[in-house]
Amino acid sequence: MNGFNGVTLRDVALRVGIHTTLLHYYFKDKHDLFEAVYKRRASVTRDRRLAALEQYEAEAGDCLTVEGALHAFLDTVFDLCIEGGEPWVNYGAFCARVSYSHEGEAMMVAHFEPVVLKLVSILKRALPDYSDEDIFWGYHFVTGALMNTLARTGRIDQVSGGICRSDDFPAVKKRIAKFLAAGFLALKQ
Amino acid sequence: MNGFNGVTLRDVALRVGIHTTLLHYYFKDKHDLFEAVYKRRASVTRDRRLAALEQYEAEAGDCLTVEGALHAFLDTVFDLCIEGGEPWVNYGAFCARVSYSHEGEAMMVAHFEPVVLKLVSILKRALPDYSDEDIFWGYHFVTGALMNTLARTGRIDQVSGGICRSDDFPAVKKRIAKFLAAGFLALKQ
DNA sequence: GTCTATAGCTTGATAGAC
DNA sequence: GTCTATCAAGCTATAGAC
Repeated sequence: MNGFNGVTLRDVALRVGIHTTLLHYYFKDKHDLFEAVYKRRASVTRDRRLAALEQYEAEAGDCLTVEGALHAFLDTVFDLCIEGGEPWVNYGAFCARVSYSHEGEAMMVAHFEPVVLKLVSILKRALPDYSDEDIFWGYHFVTGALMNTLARTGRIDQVSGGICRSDDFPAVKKRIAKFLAAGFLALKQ
Repeated sequence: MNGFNGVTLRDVALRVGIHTTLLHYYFKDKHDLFEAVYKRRASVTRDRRLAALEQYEAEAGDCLTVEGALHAFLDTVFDLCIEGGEPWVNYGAFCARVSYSHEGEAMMVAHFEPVVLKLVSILKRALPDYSDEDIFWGYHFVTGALMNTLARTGRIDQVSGGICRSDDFPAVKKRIAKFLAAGFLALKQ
């Protein structure tokens, strides 16, 4: 059905068009292959997102806003999905599912820690009178909206009767930063 | 590790303290057991949430607000987790993971459709000049924040260095409706 | 590097005694 | 209803020819 145990090495080999045993030749075991798949693209996303956040921080100077920070944090991800095509879209769905397992969550933290910390540091500067707790719970809601988008479950398609489509990343990109930034600003009211 | 294929019937039988074959006696097969686990509590949550939304609609009259609707939609879930203890907390985590699989997404729609439709109808009345698209994308962000909370991955614990805890449902309940309602209101600006 | 062959184990599920 | 015994199938992984 799904998940690490829902896909066999035979499935993978068949899809890739190679012999099953070759997977064992190139990777130590199934778990090693899994991690390799995760890591390869993780470094690309991480570097781009970190660069976007640093660029925003440099350009905005002392006029940092929550919405600006969220644009830098989120838009890079959606741009990768929009411009990178199927591989990156699938990788997003992969990450979203990984993030919902305890083991996967550790992988997420391990690889994206610097990106998150940079975002949080900008948010704190943009919201100097906010408690750490409010900042982090706000970040928690950001992750939820992001992951639910990347997961591309098709739920919004069904619920909306086709008005919204799970793979319409431009539609999400247009709304998400504005939506979440307003949420942050409302926490202190 | 996780998911439908990550748990064996032997695991379940051992945890419950019965013999493996009894699972086959009481349920048609593994999938049937899975659905039974899902359905039993789903009806309880669905009825409570629907009742909460209908009560809010009746009490608010013509003064419907987004935040009021979201409180009715969300608070019932968190109250179940807070008052229902471990079984309901675990069930929340179960649902969050189920919702991220395509097959599970269909189950979610099948069981919670009336709740979602009721929320959407109230939101439309509270935001009469909004497009369906904006309403549904807003709902999409709501689901993300909710599911990420129920999933209880422990990520926010790590990222915040212990300042926030994944199982602190009261802390989420205090913030989530206000946060998301502000997001909705910002979409039209 | 790529294949065949196969080991060794776990899985979901059933038959049948009690 | 509950147990023992067991099956057929599928899994990851390895050994070894080429």
